[in-house]
Amino acid sequence: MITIYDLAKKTGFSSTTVSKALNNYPDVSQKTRQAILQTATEMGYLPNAHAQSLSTKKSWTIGVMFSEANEVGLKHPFFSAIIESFRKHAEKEGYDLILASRNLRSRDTSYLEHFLYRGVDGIVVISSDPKDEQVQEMINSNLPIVVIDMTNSNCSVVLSDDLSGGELAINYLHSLGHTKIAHIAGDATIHAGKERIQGYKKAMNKLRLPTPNEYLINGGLFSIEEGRQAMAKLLDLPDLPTAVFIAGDHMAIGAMEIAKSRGVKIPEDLSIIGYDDIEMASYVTPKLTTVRQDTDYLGVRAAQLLIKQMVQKKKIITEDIIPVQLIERESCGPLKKQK
Amino acid sequence: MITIYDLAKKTGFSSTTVSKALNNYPDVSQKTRQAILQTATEMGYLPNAHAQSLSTKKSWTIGVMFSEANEVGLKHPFFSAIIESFRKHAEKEGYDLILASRNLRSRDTSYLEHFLYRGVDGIVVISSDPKDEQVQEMINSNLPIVVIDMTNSNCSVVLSDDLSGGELAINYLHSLGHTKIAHIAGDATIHAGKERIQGYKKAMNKLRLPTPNEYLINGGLFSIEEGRQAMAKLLDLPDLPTAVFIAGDHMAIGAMEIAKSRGVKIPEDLSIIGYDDIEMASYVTPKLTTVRQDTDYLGVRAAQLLIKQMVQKKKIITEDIIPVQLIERESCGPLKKQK
DNA sequence: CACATTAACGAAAGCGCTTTCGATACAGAG
DNA sequence: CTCTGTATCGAAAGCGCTTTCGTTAATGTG
Repeated sequence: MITIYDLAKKTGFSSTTVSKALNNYPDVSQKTRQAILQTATEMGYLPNAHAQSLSTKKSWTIGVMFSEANEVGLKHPFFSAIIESFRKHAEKEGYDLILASRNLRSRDTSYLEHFLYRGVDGIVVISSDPKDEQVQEMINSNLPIVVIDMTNSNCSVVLSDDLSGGELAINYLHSLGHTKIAHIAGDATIHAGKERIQGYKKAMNKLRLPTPNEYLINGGLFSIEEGRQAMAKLLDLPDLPTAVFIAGDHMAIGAMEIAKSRGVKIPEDLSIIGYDDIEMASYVTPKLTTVRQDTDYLGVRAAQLLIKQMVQKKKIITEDIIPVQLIERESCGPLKKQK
Repeated sequence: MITIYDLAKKTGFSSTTVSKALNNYPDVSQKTRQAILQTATEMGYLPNAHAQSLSTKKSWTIGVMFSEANEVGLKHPFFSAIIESFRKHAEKEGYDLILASRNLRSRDTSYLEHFLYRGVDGIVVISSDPKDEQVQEMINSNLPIVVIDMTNSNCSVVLSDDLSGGELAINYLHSLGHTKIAHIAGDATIHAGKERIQGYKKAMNKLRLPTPNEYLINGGLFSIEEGRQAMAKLLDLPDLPTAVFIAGDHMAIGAMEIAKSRGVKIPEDLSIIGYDDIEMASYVTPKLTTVRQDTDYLGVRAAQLLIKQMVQKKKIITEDIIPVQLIERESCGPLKKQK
């Protein structure tokens, strides 16, 4: 490894001047700057991030944490899409992402401590669980932070406009003639779940449509399997709905599977609209009509917000609501004429 | 931030002794160790990773790089699954992952330089492109490295047994009675593409089945769209195959889409077997029969190999071939009786 | 020509930690 | 009682870099 001292020796200047030349300080002449830069590339000099961070107290890294509740981590298409977008934007600004865990070498600690140890400049967390203690702890620290997919009145959050998204879905279904509309919901302890339920209810009320309790089914944590179970429950009802709004694409896909297996045709017998617009939604049969979350924009928005806090060294408390969009495909159809 | 000097002052020992106590050196008495550890937790002491790395030349980080060829990065389900598995294993051993880019602050450099700058202890790269210069550069450096999904005779690689995978697919198809079997291949410049072609040919030859040129279609880089195009080409043939082995699930899904849209029934008219077993494979209609790559094991194996090199500070050149597995679902059926 | 500016550079301290090596004290050995 | 060995501790240098502040020389001003 070649250091600024090596450059100093080679060029005949002091390490101070070398450092300054490398960092564009004004008090070094053009000529010496050129000379130093030149031999730097000649000798293949690379700065040492650790030394730099130690000295400047800035590491140019951002810690990322996934809610571990759903145990899928990077594999979840929605999460990974957001992170990928976040990453691209953060990179442009010069930040690298570091994925840390709860355990520090053998000893286990909290995420916060781990990030503190790593000296990250900020944290991005993707979590839906508003009462995750790990997340709370980080929010209450004074590390710059942005959280995605949940609300919190103590930090910057960015999330989709799930209330409108719910309404959007219902209004669309209604525009197709449906009046008996059920909702397979995400757990109400989760913000996304709750908001979509609200959207459902709000739209239904505005349309003066009934929302019997049996039509509101808690699908839990958005998994395919839970979607299956929820749909099974729904299909056991004596009075079936003609359309159902499902709070997540994974659940919707599970639900469709069960529906089809029971001989109910989609969309002829039952219209289904999902939420998220994961890749798979375009390739199941029928193609899933859904409400798209703008993962790209969620990611860059989060990055912007975090970086802003880091540069102005000041916590920003805000809630960025990202619009969602209806994606019409094939899983919804007009209400069949009653015989 | 509280340092070992603070602990030293508080406990009355020197910073040296504090450091030793913290790091379990033998030459510090039980009593003082206890006292130091105690006040460390009392005062909320956390070590500073940068200082530690600077001093020890070990950062406990691993750099990860994705081939950028396919531009999907983390979003690709196959890649993200592997990384997730890698991550879990690496974490257990105390390593954090850092995702770096090609640009260092404004200036752009190579991945290698970026990782060198970051002082990672090792690199894991997931790339299919054997002639990616960035990857080559890293392999030729003396940073410990493991690469996933391609071969190289100069470093540790881990990849699926694609040759056997190809044979597996063909033999399965043959066992169903098929003899006219086509292959929509991945680009032969990519190892995975080439091996699967080899597997296809080898098995076909062994079975004494013909492999006309028209039956071997280059699907390119494994995308859904390329799958569509390849299948369209295939269906334009005068003499259609009754089964087709497709080198990737994404391509297979695109291919199925086109096939269905042209009225060819799967599996009645055409059997299709994919490769990878991404999540989506289980949820398209019909459910895709495929060859599963063991992403979990690919990940942990890569982690083990990399860590081994890091601890023994010695490059290991090896090729770890991970077995694949046939997953029977619904997209393959017995050969229809000829009329 | 005397003086105040400015430009260009370097010494040195400091960031938080590790690690070598020497110092001290006390035990037991002879 | 002297000597050797062991247990425990600390001084200090070093990791590679930044940044403050002082020094020197050159420039301009009147």
